[in-house]
Amino acid sequence: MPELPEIETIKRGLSPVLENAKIKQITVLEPKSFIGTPEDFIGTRLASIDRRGKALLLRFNNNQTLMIHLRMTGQLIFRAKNQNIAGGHPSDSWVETLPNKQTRVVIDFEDNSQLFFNDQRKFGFIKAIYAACENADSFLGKLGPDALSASVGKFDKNLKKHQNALIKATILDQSVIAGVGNIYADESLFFARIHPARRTKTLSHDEITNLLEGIKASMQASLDSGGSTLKNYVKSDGTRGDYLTLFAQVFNRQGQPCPRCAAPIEKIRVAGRGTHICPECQRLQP
DNA sequence: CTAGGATCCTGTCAGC
DNA sequence: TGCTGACAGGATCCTA
Repeated sequence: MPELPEIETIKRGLSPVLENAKIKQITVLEPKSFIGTPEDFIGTRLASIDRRGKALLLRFNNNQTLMIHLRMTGQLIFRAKNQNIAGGHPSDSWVETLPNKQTRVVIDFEDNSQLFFNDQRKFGFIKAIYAACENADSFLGKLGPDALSASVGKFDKNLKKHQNALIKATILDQSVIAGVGNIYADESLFFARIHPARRTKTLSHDEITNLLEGIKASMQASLDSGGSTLKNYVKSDGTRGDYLTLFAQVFNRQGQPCPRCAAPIEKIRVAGRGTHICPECQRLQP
């Protein structure tokens, strides 16, 4: 689930508490979840936190960066004496005792605070990269413009490289625009009233402009609601759990009335992904 | 080069 | 209750 707004929320949450933090130890519980040499980071201090698309970048003063990608089910949970900051894939791990069964990496800091990297499906990872080589990284090097700041011109130019692909598949391509996942793909296409199975080449310039606006608007709505964070996650004892209800118009709302025209939202399959549309607002034939 | 499907892994849920 | 298959919010690898 973690897409750009979720990663941005984690960045904002961790930045103040990890400022200048010094690493005491890194414990790798699942080898495939950490790429690099953990020992290189012992005794180093955090210099800055950055985000590119869905990747979180923790830069340390040893000239290396820990790139964290949560993929489908990754979570980052920070625990200090009186603090619990959690983000990423929502689950009870946010409030449980850690480490648990899904904990893959633990970073211990000098002040005894801890950062847990949890990941049920092991698709996510932490990767050490030399700062000077970030742009040569196979993932970072290919990223398109960040979704929050992309210009229409650049977006349009990148869309043109995938004329025959379905528009939904195209905006999920991180080299076209960085940070869009299945949720914001559906939300933005609904915003712009574009059927996800249309070919990219059939979109008018106005539709492309609206689509980019929809991407930014839905992401901003998620950021404003706190993304997926502890603030809107209660669970465990009752109430809440689904942060999507805070901002999603169509995602996971199949059967519910479209907020614009009240037609029932449908769930279909496009480009191999579960896809939510309003059949009235989003027509295949324009 | 692009487009589309299989694949990594674990857990949950619907249906029988 | 237990089994089976479908599916899950990402990205890459392989094939055509």
